[in-house]
Amino acid sequence: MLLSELFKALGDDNRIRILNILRYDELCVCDIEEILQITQSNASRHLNKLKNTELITFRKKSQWVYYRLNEKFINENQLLIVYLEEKFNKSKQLAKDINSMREYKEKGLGCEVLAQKALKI
Amino acid sequence: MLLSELFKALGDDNRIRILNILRYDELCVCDIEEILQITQSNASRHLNKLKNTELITFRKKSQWVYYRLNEKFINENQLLIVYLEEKFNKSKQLAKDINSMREYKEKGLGCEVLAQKALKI
DNA sequence: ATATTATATAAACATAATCGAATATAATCA
DNA sequence: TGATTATATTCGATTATGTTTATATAATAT
Repeated sequence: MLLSELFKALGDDNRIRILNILRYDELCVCDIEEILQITQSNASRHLNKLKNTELITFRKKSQWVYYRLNEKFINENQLLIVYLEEKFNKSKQLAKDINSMREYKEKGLGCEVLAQKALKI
Repeated sequence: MLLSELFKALGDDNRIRILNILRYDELCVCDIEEILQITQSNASRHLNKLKNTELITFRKKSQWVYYRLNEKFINENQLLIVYLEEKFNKSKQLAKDINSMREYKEKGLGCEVLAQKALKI
């Protein structure tokens, strides 16, 4: 893959925000929509782009699709990953997204969690 | 500066090629045109974008404008720089540009060199 | 002064990227 | 089966980006 293509994939604020919150755990599309407050189609599209550049991978679990950082990419691009982590950690805007994610999870708002609860009612 | 803006600047093949050849020495616009075989306005535009993101700086010397990697950026983004160097070194396409640059310099084709010679005739 | 040279910028065009809304698909649930 | 939910994809509008040609600017040379 061309280096410029990798940087194109990183050259979008929404995709940076997605990568930032995926650092800690895998997330499904609707989680990402909610946490970042972006539309479903937009989330899906950006995830697709990140997947095509092999920055992330996914697994399907019933109706959900969970995306996570690609271990292979991480291993093969460690310097870049460490650089990104440093930059992510310094960004106040990205820290807000992390907080949103924490709240979201603490409140048990995850798509799958809510679906389980709905079943029990 | 936003991280995504930095990556946007890196997300173009011509700009990657410019950064690659600037690793070794400063170059003026017409040198870059010749080495990379791109048009004058295109070279100038890409250099302007790299300058705006503070990846490169310039100095004027009579009618020429010499561009070089920004020392400040290098110092403040060492991990990224080392990552880029590794990737640049692995790219066959970018190696061709380096060879073109070597030939260009060995043959004394630099803008300023030619201008000096022209004066002596 | 005039011509030449290097660079930047403007104008015009083509291509690509982003977005929201709507639709399609596939899985699950009742 | 029919309804619901999660995700992907298409459509159309908008904006951004990259490219070439032409022009403007600024320095130098004659």
